[in-house]
Amino acid sequence: MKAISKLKSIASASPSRSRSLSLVSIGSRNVPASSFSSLLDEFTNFCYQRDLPRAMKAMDAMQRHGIWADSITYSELIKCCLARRAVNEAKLVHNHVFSNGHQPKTFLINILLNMYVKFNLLDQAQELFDQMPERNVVSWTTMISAYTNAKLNAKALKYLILMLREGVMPNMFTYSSVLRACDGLLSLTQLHCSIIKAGLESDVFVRSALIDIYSKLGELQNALGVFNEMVTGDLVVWNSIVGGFAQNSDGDEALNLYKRMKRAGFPPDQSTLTSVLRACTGLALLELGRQVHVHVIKFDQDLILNNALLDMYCKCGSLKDANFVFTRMLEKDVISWSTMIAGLAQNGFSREALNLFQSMKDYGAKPNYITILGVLFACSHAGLVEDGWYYFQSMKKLFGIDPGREHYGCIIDLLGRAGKLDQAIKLINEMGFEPDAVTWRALLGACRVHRNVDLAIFAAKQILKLDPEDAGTYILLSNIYANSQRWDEVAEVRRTMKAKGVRKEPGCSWIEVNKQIHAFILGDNSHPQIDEINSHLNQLIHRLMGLGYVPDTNFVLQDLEGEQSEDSLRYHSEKLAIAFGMISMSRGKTIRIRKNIRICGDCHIFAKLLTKMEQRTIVIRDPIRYHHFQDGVCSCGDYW
DNA sequence: CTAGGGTTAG
Repeated sequence: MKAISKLKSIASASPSRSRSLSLVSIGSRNVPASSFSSLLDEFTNFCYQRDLPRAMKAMDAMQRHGIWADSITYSELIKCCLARRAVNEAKLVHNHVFSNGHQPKTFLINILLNMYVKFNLLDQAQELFDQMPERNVVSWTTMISAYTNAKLNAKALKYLILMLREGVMPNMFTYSSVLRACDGLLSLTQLHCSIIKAGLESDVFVRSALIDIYSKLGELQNALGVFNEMVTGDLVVWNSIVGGFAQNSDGDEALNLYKRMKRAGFPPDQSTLTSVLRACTGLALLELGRQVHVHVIKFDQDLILNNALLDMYCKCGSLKDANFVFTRMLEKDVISWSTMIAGLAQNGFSREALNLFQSMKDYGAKPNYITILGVLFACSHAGLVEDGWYYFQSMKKLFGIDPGREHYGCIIDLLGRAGKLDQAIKLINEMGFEPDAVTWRALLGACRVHRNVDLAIFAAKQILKLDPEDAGTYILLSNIYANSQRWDEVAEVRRTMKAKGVRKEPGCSWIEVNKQIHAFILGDNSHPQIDEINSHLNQLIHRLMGLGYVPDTNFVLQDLEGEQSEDSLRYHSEKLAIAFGMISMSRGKTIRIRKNIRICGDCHIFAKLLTKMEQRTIVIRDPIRYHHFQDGVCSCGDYW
């Protein structure tokens, strides 16, 4: 406040104010006006020519003679400084326009403010802002936007309030900035009301910002409400709503909106396609993803879009396509490498993943937190205990990354799977993080592989303490008890589930055939070809049994999708989907299935034997990993 | 002079 009053007094005393008729402000009486004006002309020309060195020299001379140019000329000079990232020159301009008590217009100070923001010098911007004798909506918006971009949400919201208190009305620029600073529904609702009151809800920038922030807070119905409020003629508004659903794992709705968008006559751009690919990724829609790929070619070297395409192919289990995209990408960033490494690992190609990690380092790319996770995942799923342990131990030293909870999770998985359950428990105790549900699930997974019932019960109980809604774990626990005839405990688990209102999500498998998605659920007979499917499935089971297949009725430590009986096992959703794929797809085509629950041991054996008997390839993606079945073996090496 | 949309894990 002191600084402001000081500046104000200087401003009113400044001689330049009373001589504002000419562009030249004269601070000295001994020099003829004509030479001032030629100096000024020179300076102006250099600024417009973007000749920074000469402009700076001319500015220096002007400062000695107490001459100032008009704000537009300075703004040209500042643009030039920004383009060249000339911070020191920019500061000299700042000093110059305030020299000898000269008081620049608010317009020009705003430009200086914005300049500091763009140079990421927030402290300097703040200092200048504090000194401004007069702050208009642009000054406030510049600061708010700066704080929003710096993720200083509280500060951004505080500045909105201060601005209102000073009686400055926010405009659409202000709202589209400050909306991004909302981190709770309360502040967002308040802002939304103010926007409506100010009559700004139809502004496309405000609308897209509203949709985006509602989506980021998971309030998709509100986002959709804003979107449906009025028809939009703006691509970004469309992209916001499509992206909102894609990022909230509602691929179906994202794809519906995308269809609506195309019907409305909007050609998709990079951002749209990135979201659409993400939706395909979540739903494992390889064929639709391929169709989108055709549009992607138009935006050939867009890095983000290519990364999304790469991920889509990985998560749809088509490593051939993923490799094709990856090798053709001229520009690769850490996300491209991480995506490909994790993609190979999840699909069971651990060796390839580790080789690619080596290539990445040879190439000179710097791994990040997520890259290392992919590497550790590769090691754990290939049983490469020593490699994994080495990377885990040396990640800090080699890559400067501290192991996080997720890294510990991978290593617990690695040790657990390798049968080193004691070491895994030791690590949980030593890791310096409070173990979370994911940590205990890693241990539980290891118990499943090694059939360690007691430890499994312990881990399952820990999971339920931390995540009391986890239906799968209740079922698993109840199955364990049932298997040991501990009926009281079975009943107890069931009672808890009922009391908490936890219901098991039904196991479901999806398969995409001829651009149609077919869903199968155990016991659901609504598919039009269900009789044909059941009869084909029975035939397959019968023929496989003739070749030695025995349904695996050991249900212990398995989170089954239905009741425990051989008969229901027979109709697990993935078996139905496989049978359907066999009768509806030509022999050379890979049968690709996505399911929402992990594959059970019986279906795994079934699929393996089937690929041998029928010479087909089957890919099943479960929530954690991928199984590529071919010629009687699975890419997971029976290790999942 | 100030504003909006897209990618890796969990």
